Amino acid sequence: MRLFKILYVHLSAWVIFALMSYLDELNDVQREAVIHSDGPTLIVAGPGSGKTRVLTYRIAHLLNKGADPFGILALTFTNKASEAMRARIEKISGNNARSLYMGTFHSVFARILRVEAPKIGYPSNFTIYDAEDSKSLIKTIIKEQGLDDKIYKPNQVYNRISSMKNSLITPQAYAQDGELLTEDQNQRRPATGTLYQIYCDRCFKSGAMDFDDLLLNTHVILEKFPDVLYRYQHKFRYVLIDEFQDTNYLQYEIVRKIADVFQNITVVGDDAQSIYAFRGATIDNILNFEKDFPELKVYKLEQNYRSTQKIVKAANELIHRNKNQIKKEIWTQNDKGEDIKIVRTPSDNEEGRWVADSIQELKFREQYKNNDFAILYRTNAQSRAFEEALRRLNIPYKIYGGMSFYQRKEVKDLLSYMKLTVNHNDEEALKRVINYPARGIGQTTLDKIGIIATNEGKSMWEVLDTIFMTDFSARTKNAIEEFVMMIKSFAAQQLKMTAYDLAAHIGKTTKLIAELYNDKTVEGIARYENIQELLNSIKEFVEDDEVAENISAEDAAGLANDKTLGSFLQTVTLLTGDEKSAENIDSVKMMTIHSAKGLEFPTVYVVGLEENLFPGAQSLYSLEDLEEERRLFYVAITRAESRLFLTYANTRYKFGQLNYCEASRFIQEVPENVVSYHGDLKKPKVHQPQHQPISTFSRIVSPASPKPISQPVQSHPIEPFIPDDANTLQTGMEVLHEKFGEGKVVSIEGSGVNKIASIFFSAYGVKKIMLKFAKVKILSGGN
DNA sequence: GTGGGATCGGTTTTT
DNA sequence: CCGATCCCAC
Repeated sequence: MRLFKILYVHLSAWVIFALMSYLDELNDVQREAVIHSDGPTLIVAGPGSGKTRVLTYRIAHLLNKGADPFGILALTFTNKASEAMRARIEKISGNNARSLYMGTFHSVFARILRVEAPKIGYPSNFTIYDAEDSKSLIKTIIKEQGLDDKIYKPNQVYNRISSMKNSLITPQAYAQDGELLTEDQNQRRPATGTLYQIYCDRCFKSGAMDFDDLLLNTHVILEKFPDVLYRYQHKFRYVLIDEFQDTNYLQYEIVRKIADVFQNITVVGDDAQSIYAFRGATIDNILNFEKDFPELKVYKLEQNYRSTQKIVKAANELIHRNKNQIKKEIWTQNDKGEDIKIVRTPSDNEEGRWVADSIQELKFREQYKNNDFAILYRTNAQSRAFEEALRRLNIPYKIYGGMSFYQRKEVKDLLSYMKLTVNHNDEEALKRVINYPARGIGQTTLDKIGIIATNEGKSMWEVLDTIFMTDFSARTKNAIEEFVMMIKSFAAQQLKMTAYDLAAHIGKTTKLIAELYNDKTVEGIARYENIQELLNSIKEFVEDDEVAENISAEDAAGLANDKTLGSFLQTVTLLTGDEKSAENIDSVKMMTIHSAKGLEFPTVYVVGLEENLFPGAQSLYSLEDLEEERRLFYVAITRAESRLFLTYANTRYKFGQLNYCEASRFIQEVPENVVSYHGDLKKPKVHQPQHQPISTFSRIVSPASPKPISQPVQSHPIEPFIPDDANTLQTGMEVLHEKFGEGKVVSIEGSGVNKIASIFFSAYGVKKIMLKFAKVKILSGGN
């Protein structure tokens, strides 16, 4: 018997081993981390240390050892990361990979909530509000409450609500929290708590959850229903988390609860790459992790397989400047490599051209492919100059992030019809489409409906559905009834049609497609194509017929083989970019540094390295913020395998306004590197202060300034006139002068680039002149 | 209720 | 520059 057992163990070990040639690809620490048996595990992994590989192999290893794929919960932060991981696991372990509970926190919990949400009164067909929907709802509430949206900025209110949810502070708790209330008081926003409460109520009534709710409600259910918690604790025998340094309190609390029974929790992270503090991520989670799971086994992956020595050295020196860090040193056996190049260009446009030229040259000289290049920037808005330059050289490129396909107006419109079909109570979807295309249900009507809904405690849809009971005009009632009938007819066909047919049917019946088709402008055609593209993607979604068999209803919910419209909508709202679109075409990649995390490229350009842009102006006031920016820079440079360029521009447009920029402090922090300059440093002729006092302007003015137009001369500063190109510097006053002779500024209204100057000209009397960009427009006065 | 022109204000970063 | 909003004429 005993012999048998030994034999059996040996045999199965041998079989497993045969399947595991992949283990050969790992170094010792990596391998240990992969095969490490049960229990809590922390893998501290520097950039390029094979972190994703370890995580994927660990999962594959579990599967190969016979673990139930439905019992593995693997959480990532981006769809990109989870798809990449799934693909790699599939290669090793085959189809099982499709059954894993693997995805972003949001998508996995959304999937769980489809089943569990009814426990807290949500319908299982709840829709998901993206940030735009949420802000729009907040704005409506602010208006309804008679508050000023200049003081209660929807964006800020949204962020505050979001951070409350992520800290598990309920509206009730908020209302009793002295500290928070004082904060609001100080910011002149005493009603924030009320807004929070109403916002939650409204989402609930609309049967909608925002991004944070997907986490929050999961937590609420696990807390409130011990039986549910018990079920998931026993279901998920293994829990794995990627990019653990980016989890926030709420996310950590959920996984901590779930992993509490088996304690098989593996987290992978690197404090030096924590770049999401702004949405609540905290390094405390790592510290708490050690406390909450004392049995913890720690692995440190410090060998870098990605970059040259020079890059690794630069990264180390840079990150060591941070006070807040867990000391570690990455090292590499790779070649020494080339110098890191620092490049200054005269303007943002020339920065674009320089980078494009450089790519062109390297492609030619080193036989690189487009895929080998990435351009990384701090903000999405920076992509423009590079796009233009690359297009000029016919270099294909792909931009990740920014406005995603699914956030485009026309796409969201059609999606909103679908959302409304699935969940009639979705107020944001309703408001979006009820009068688009125009069907005579205008703002006034909508406002009234809103009021009735609030008064009677109904959703807007319920009011519409019983519109015959109201005293709207016959015309309005007809329009509304027709609309309601239409949506109901869509809903009735949900079960009879595939998601694709239904979507196409909706597009046709609502005349939305026709409306776009008739618009023959360039944008109109693009919009029409986007709708076609959307329909295509639904078709693809429907036809991707990989089916997992013999699974429970619970596991089926939201799985890849759920082809309902609702399932498509969920997938799509949790998608950020258009991840699906051809990864394989050979193109230069452009993205923010945030979305570059986890990726690597032979050649990387980190661009826009200017003070106030990177690090951003808002980050200069606290050490924490500055250090987060530095970690971001660390992430950026460690994406590079062999070539790294750091570029910055001497001048840059911002809202059409030309600004002079200085090199980022981070550039000085990169050691021993060649600096190459391109073009002349433009000595700012106009460098004078952004803020020139009015009196300076008055100097070019005729001597006898006639009197006095009643407006007092204000002491507002006026910005120097904006040249339309770095080369044509000419002040606005010079333009005006040429045109009208001499004059004097008597007052300035407006702000930003939309200044209006009332200027007196001897020949014409007072004129209002708009100083916008390089254009001068006479608005009033004279002839 | 609809559509056009004038006006105003805004840039981190992501699910 | 570009979207949201306000105001005014149909």
